[in-house]
Amino acid sequence: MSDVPPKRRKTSARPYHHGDLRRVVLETAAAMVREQKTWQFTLREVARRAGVSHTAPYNHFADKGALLAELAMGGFDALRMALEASRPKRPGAFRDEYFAVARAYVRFGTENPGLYRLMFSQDVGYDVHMSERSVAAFGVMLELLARGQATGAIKKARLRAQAAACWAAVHGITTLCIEGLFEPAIVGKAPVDAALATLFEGLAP
Amino acid sequence: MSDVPPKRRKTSARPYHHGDLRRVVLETAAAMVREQKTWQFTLREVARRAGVSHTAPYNHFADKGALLAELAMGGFDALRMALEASRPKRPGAFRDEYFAVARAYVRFGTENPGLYRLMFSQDVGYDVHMSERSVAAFGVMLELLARGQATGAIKKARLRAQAAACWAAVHGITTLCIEGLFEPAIVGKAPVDAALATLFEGLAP
DNA sequence: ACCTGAACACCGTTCAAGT
DNA sequence: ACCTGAACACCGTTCAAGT
Repeated sequence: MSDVPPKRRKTSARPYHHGDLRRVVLETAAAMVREQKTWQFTLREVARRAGVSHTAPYNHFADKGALLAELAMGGFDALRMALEASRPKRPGAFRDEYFAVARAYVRFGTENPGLYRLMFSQDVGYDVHMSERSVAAFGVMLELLARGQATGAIKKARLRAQAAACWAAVHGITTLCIEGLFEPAIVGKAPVDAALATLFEGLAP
Repeated sequence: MSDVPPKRRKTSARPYHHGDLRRVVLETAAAMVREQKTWQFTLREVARRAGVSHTAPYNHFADKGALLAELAMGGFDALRMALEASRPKRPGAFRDEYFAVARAYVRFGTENPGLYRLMFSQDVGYDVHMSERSVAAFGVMLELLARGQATGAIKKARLRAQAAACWAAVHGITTLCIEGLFEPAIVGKAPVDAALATLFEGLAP
């Protein structure tokens, strides 16, 4: 009666061969990034938490870099979804839509500082940044500005350059917030909205 | 005749007690950050390069973090000086001055990627970011915008918030450049100047 | 006052061996 | 096909000991 079921058992102690380790490793690592607000976790600690030997993860990821890359890709998916979800349901003023998306971007970063840092870190290289999944996140911004240009809400300009400027601005705000440099003591109060407003003025036709 | 002089000798092999190790460690670490474009150097490798035991640096720095903090502070000094040096000698159009300073900022980052990453990293904490030396760098931007407001070249607004917006924009451009995300393939050509121009429009009165 | 060497508690990764 | 344990080559840091 005390036979351990072959799979899936929250209370199962150690003695099973898992069957699902890849996902468990990924989720454990993600949880650690969330908790510690940094991606400097240890592969051995992940294995420890997952209850497997410290070499077991190597059956599912070539090395730590591969795990980091996978986490970063998931981050870009989550960012894209957060931006998409932020768009108002009913169409309204373009400025509101811009602010909603921009605030959602900054919010994603400040709520997931470790993950956001990882996504833009040098340690996840070129292939992550050029991946469909990360380009898709940038695509939300492209689409937003394209709509604004089409309705005349913002200046007509080369779309990619305009989107790059927006991206740089919200990215800069986000990273400064994350590193604690965008505090009232340094830059005055409500700096995020003020910066977003300045950016919006620059887009005006 | 083959006596080793007590100090200062480029060719001196190992057998001396240095007398100047603190600066040598600092410079060696800085050189490694420059070469490797990252601040993930190893304290032991620094000591190796300096020709001392791997524990010798602990006589001059409490730990690796203290060395990183010192490097970062030096980086803020260098950034401030680069910005100050970029201002045109003879007074001209405010827009030119703005572009000169902004370009100098981005240039500093792209030419010193490892150092710039370190300066804004979480691993040099609050005390570095709140230090006089780093606040002084931000001061160059404050002063620039104050002058612009005074001459009516840009919109009158809360100075610190306006400077924060500028800082976020140039910081965002810089980090995206450093991580290789501001390449023509992704964001179109001449994205830096385009982004700086968009920012400038947002400052217009 | 400064430097060294041994030592400790960790890492990431490889590899033969087990099931 | 997946997992383990020993092993290797590293770290950062501490500390007694040397000069």
